[in-house]
Amino acid sequence: MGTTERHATIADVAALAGVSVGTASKALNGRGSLREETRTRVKEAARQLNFEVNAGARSLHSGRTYTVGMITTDTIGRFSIPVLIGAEDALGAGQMSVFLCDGRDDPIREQYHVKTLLSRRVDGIIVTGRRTQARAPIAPVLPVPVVYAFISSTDPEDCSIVPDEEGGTRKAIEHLLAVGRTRIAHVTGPEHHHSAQVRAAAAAERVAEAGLALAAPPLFGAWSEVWGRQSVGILLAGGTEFDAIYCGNDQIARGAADALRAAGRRVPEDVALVGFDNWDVMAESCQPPLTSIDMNLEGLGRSAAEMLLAAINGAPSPGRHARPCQLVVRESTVPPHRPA
Amino acid sequence: MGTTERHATIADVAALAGVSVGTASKALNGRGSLREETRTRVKEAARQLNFEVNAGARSLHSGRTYTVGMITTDTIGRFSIPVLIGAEDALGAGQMSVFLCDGRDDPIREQYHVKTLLSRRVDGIIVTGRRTQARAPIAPVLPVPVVYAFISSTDPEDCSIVPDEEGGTRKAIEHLLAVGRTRIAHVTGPEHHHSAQVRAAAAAERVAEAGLALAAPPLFGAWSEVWGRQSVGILLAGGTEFDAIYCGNDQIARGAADALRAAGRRVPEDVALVGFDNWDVMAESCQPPLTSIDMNLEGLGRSAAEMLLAAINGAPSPGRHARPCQLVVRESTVPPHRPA
DNA sequence: ATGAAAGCGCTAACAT
DNA sequence: ATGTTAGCGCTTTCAT
Repeated sequence: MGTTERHATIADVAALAGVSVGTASKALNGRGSLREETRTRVKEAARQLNFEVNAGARSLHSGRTYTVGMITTDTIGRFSIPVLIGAEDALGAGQMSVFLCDGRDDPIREQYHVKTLLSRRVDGIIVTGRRTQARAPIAPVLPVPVVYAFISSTDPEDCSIVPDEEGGTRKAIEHLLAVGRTRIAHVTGPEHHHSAQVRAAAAAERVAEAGLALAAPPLFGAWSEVWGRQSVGILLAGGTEFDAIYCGNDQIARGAADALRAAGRRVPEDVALVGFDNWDVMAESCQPPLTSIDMNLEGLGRSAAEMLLAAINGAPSPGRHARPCQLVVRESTVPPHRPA
Repeated sequence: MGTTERHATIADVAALAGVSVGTASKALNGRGSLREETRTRVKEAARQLNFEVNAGARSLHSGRTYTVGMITTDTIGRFSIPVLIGAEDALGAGQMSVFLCDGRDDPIREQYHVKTLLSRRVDGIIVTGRRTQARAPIAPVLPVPVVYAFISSTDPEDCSIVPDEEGGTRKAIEHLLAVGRTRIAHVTGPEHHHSAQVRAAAAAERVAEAGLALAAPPLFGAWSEVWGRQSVGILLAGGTEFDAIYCGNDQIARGAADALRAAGRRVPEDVALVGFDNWDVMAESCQPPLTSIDMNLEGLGRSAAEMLLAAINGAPSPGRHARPCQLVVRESTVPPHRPA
């Protein structure tokens, strides 16, 4: 294979079909009034030459490129992928293509990407990242609309689509209460991490609303299995009585499951476990499989793309838009064959 | 923020600077001979107007878009991401942007993407996917060069960059032999899966070269932790004597580690474990941390991008190019504080 | 129903 | 050193 065949131009097609370029253009785009015979003759010529219209040249006219840029604040990872897939999906349906730019947590690199995207005259930009924490806008003012997905902008006028982590947390706690747990502990990521803060606060709040308190102050650590295991050690050593742990993410939950089993506590009979992220690989191979909160990242991406398209078409939706999370129940809270 | 400021054209810049467009173009591109004063005046005008050259219009002239397409055969996932990142990295350095297209295992969708990319006049295309198995070329003949990364093309004339899975497997076995293991079992993914076949065959071969045989016929199953656990049950129940398991991927290895521990076998003292993929999240939180084979996917992506750039510049490298895998030693084969 | 011509934003060859 | 002009591939009036 490799490089063969030159790109055919519409002039080539017109010549082959024996018409003018104007006519060829009309024929191919279904515009103007042409004899049916001419239309098919042109189309046949185009087919024969493998003609694909030069989108760049066309954009020169239309002012639109049917192209959007997607910038990751940090790096392309576990959280940005689903967002990316969702966006790609929604945009592809609208015949748009996506330029992917990896920011790598480097503001210079990011600015470079913004410049490049503008130079390529993208119709709009989606910004995403690994964390939900708000970030500074990618530029004070831009000639195209911007939508932040998952991550959000510190400017409240910017359009941001974010998961409702507080609502998700409430669902997790409500589920634990529903399966009869009253002594709920909370183990999560770094104290300075936005998601850790939000989830911890929401958990405490929801538990309080039920007239209860967390079994122990939230344990902040790392987003890792190792920390999940350690935290159980801490809880047990501290003499905390608990019949459930709401974990900040699935890895922590999984570490906790392993440590609990090693300590002779049964999951979910003695201790029920809820994770966060609903990361299939983790949740499903956990022993037992893990109940978790799903942020519906793909939906977030799709939503962001749709709002960007709307903004491109002149109907922006400024502001922060929170999308609901979903509880996915597995055996770490409800034993098999004995649904709650 | 949002939509403000129109895109400035070079004519706008020229007008503001009080020169002709030709002069403005030269000033901005550092061509021709201009008075330094003029050059700076034009640049200042461009800066003031936030001018970004219209890349599409420029391409009309140069015939190049400095843009490449990246198509995933299946879906954007754990294997394609690093490839993507590597490619993005290498291409970004060359001022090129990447169009990302998600194939979703759908040939129609894929063809649509190919058409779109050609229409956008990408300078080249990178094809990648989740499996190393060779696939049919994306098109019999194309006006731009194509490079397959990770996945390969069935056409031996196509340029494909693939990991040397056989070599990686040999490294794994050699490492196990080096730490004194002689009864090596092999547990891997589905029998019909290309990687499973290649790795199983290479393992058997390398063991044979050492004058040994596998402790049992390879166990084919799924690429999952669940299967990793089950397989240990099978080995133990079958009375197989083994002091090592070479696993087809990290998830299987991790499942095996858990099952071995549950069965009272120590890792690595009684049974040494080697995985494949070196998936950090899995390998590092495994108990004990997992020795694994790394395919260097990012390097693969970078390499593919470089070869694509070379091909675009007229120096193609047809054929299948295998890249070495690397052994990453952790405690599942070598106990801490007692390096081999 | 079809063709001719202008113009989208830019570059490069050619004048001045 | 700077300006003028043609033309890249395409769409779209406006003639015919």
